[in-house]
Amino acid sequence: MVTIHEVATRAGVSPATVSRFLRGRSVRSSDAIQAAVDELGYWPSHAAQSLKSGRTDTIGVVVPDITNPYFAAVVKGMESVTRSERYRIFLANSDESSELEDQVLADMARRVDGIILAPVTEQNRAPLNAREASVPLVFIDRDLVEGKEFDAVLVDNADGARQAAEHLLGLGHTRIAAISGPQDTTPGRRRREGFLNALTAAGVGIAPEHDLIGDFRERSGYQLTLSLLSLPEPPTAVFTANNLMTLGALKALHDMRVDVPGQMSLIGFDDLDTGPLLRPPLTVIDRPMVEQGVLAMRLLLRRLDPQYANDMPRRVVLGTTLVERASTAPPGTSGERTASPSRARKTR
Amino acid sequence: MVTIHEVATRAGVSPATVSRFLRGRSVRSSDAIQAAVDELGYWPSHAAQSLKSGRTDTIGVVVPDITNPYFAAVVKGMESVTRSERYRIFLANSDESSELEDQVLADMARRVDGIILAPVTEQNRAPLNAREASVPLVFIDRDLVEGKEFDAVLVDNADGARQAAEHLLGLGHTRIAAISGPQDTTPGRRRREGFLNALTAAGVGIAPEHDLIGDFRERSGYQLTLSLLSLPEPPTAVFTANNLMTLGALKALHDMRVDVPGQMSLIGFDDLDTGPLLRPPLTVIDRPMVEQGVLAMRLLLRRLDPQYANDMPRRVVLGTTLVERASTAPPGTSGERTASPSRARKTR
DNA sequence: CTGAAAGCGCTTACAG
DNA sequence: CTGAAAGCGCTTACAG
Repeated sequence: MVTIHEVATRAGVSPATVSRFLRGRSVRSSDAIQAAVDELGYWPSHAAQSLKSGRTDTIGVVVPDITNPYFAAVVKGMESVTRSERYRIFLANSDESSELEDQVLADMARRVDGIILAPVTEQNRAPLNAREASVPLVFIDRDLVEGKEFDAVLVDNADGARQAAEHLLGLGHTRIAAISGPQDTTPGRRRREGFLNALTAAGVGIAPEHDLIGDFRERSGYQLTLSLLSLPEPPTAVFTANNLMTLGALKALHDMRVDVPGQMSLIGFDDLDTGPLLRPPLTVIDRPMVEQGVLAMRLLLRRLDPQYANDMPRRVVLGTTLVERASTAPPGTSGERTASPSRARKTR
Repeated sequence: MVTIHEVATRAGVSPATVSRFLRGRSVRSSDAIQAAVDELGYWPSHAAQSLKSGRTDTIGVVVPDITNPYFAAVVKGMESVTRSERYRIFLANSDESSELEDQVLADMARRVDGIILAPVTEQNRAPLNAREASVPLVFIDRDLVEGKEFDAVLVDNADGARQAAEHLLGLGHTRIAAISGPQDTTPGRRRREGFLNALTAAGVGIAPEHDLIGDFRERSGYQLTLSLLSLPEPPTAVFTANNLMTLGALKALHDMRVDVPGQMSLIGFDDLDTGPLLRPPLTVIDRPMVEQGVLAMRLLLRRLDPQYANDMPRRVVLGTTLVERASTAPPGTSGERTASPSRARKTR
């Protein structure tokens, strides 16, 4: 391993001068130093730099599932911000496990300058340790019950779910089911609340056997949809509270040869890249994804700037959009319905 | 920041003893040390540990596009291996840019113990610098022309493309198009070669205007498909060389109201989670994804073990599988074809 | 089993 | 602008 000392010797200066040159300060023998760096293939030791400076130039990002296209898009947004900065992203997956999240955060707290976190549950207190370790923390997508003092980029989950409910109600559905996410997560709880409240407000309500809780994974969407279909009186419409469960529901409906939307309307939360290409094209509640990543990273970088480090927490809450495609229709609509992509339209 | 020195003082021992305790060696005052660690909330400085030990316990992973479900699945496979080990994964995106890849690798080389790389192009020599820096390197999905001396997990791209060609030929197509990936990447070049060779061997060949090169992104699949459709004599079948371009092609065909497979058969390379749910369900060449990540990580961890560090390079080449769904049919098949998911079958 | 000491590779006030 | 020196927080042979 080439050290700064070897570069200094070769260039005939002191290590201090090489260090200054590398950090952009003007020195007399810059040509000789540059030549030595090139010839030796010198690259500074990150560990030594960060031990000395106390900075890592790295942002930790912890998401519950990197294969979820929503989080992939969010991370892409973050990268678009750090690309032009000196920061790098250290991505970790908590795999929807609080235990793993604890480990990952504890480890990260000592090797990054700041953390962006989509917590596994609202209850987990571990993220607060990050604060004790004085590592700035920004929440994305999901919140923490005790986390109101942190920056956050969230979406109006309850209102999005309300839009979904009113869309189904507007089509005339009265036997409506919901497959919600875990009730100890912000989106799981708030989307269910928003959805049920809208049904109640309309005097429709929901049967207990139609009010199901999944785990945000495809498999649970699949299995809970099967359980709905096995009911003596299945619902005529179902709301799935995230993209992966929507996919699982659609698979179950396909496998059971249920006509969508003829026998069952399906509306999901979060759009998919393939949404318009599916059979049928999915009606969904959409929200900005890449933009959320951009916003979260900007909030964090701002907080890393000593000038703003002690500002009040900023909590950004974004709105959602109903994207009407062909997976929803009035109850009892006749079978084969061919929908063209151009039917899709957005309403606020 | 709590240091090992403060823990030592509180526990009434020397920093050396605390260090030994933390590294699992048996010490006399372990209870007092554990108590001090807990009370102070001590967590070791990663920078100091790694500066001293020369190890980072971190594996760098560089992929060209994290939003591509293939790479997301691959990374998931890698995580399943590291979870039980002491290693963490440092994920970076080269965004299909060699320039960015160079930067990322140079930076990583000093902060990880090993690197798994899906290189942007076959030509880029930068990854070889990693060797100079004596950081073990494993290739995944894509190779390097000068990279034969490294471990690698690849797929038989040419054979997979041959399967695709023979499937279309078997259905009776003779006007066949290919949308290939960049010709300076292994999968781009090899898939095109395998496909064209099979067409040539069958005496069918390909018209120059049907032999198109994309960039593995959805947008190029979309645009090149539009260009095929605007031809005086469009093909009756098209092969798209990766999942995102397949999606783009399908979107273009939808938007132009082209019946698939009635007017145009479509076969892609790499399956999608939504493959069976699309309109129509996609016929694809599939390959192991999660497994590739598992294998690559195992190869790397093995090489990190001094016992095996100097073994001959291992190059794992996996086979592909044709998954027949409903997006391919004999040319000129009548319009609306309804396919049920259960039609899907795999052939080797 | 334990402690004092050296040193990993840098950076940065300090003095010139 | 420059160099000598101290020190960031750990780990580990060394001697006991």
